[in-house]
Amino acid sequence: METKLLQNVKKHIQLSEEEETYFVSYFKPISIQKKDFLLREGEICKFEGFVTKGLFKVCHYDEKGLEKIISFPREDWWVGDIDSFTNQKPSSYFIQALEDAEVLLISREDKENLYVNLPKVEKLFRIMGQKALIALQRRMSENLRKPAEERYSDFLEKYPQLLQRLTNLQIAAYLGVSHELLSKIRKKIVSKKII
Amino acid sequence: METKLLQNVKKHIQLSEEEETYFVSYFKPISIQKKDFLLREGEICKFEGFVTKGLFKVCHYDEKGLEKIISFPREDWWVGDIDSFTNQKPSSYFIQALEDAEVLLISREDKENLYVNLPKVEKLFRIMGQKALIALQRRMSENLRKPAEERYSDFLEKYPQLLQRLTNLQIAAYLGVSHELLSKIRKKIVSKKII
DNA sequence: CGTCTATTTGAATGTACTCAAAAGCGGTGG
DNA sequence: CCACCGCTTTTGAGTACATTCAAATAGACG
Repeated sequence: METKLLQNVKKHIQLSEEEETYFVSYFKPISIQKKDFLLREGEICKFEGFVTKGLFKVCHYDEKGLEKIISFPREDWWVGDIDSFTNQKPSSYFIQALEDAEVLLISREDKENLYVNLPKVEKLFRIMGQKALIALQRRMSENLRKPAEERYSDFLEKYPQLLQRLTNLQIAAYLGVSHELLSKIRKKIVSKKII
Repeated sequence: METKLLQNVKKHIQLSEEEETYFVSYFKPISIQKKDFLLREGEICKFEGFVTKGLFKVCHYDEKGLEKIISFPREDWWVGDIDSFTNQKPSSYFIQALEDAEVLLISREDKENLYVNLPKVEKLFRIMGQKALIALQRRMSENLRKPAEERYSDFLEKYPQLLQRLTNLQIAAYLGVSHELLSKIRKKIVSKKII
């Protein structure tokens, strides 16, 4: 599974063979079962992880108990709570495996050491952060004042592969609509396609 | 105005006096008048800027012509379109001054050079990016399924100083509600406070 | 003073939510 | 193999929230 990490990293920075080995040595592989938590609200996030297999949800619950899903980290993505991780403060999120998963973890101290010993990595994480920021910004502005039906069809277009791996409950929590409405929207879209 | 930039930077990385001078030499101060554009949709963003005075809006217009405001960069903030800037592709945003403003600009080439000649800067922009990401993530998840009235009072709490510098039209475009509804919400809140 | 823009107000319409109940579906144990 | 349980999905009725459109009022600025 380290290979997957390196493939991904090499898209952004170049590493010599020794550097590759060194880089990878910082990460500890773990397995995690469906429904288990990588992080719970209130805990301090002690790791950052690269997902090599499986699917997670990052979520939290508002005052009324409504689940809100921030993202679905999966293969070839990074997982963690940057805020809690970098500022060493209690997380406001849960990170839960939706499928059996495998992750390569790096601790905060190790990451700081890695920055010092292999400064290229600074660039790597700068780029990763930028990418995440760009994607989130787009999602944010696209969702402003956009009706639920469009948000759902946008989702379908963007993540067709994800559909089969999620329940409608989860998609609704991600889109920010009630699952009842989502169900009605799905029905409507199907009938449109038949016509 | 360079002093403001350094004050801000020194919160995140340490620089020697020579390094400070060197760092600052990369930035070109410009003045820009109210209503003028720093960037227009379709243009490639050739700079990143640090605002030392004034207020901007970053926005775009959807198919129906509705304005959607992404952010209000102002004193002590960075301004630009990272996506367009780093990937050299046409921007999907307008950046317009809402007040007479002053900005310190750095070009893409210069920023790359700066990374090479003063690697600490890599860390600086990694941290800046992380902060932006964290803030945006919070805004995103907080707005999911939250009624307009709460979004507005959240805004009041977070940015009380901004209120007097913005029109309701602009706040509405930021919150993602019609300005008519915003007006009604304001009325409602005032009457609540009187009681 | 007149012009342009921002703000308020109201009525009608549409969108989305809550609540409640039923139907579907998968897994588990008898 | 079937019965039962828990969870997801669907459906409908009623209500709340938000939008559109239109028009009146208020403010800012040359």
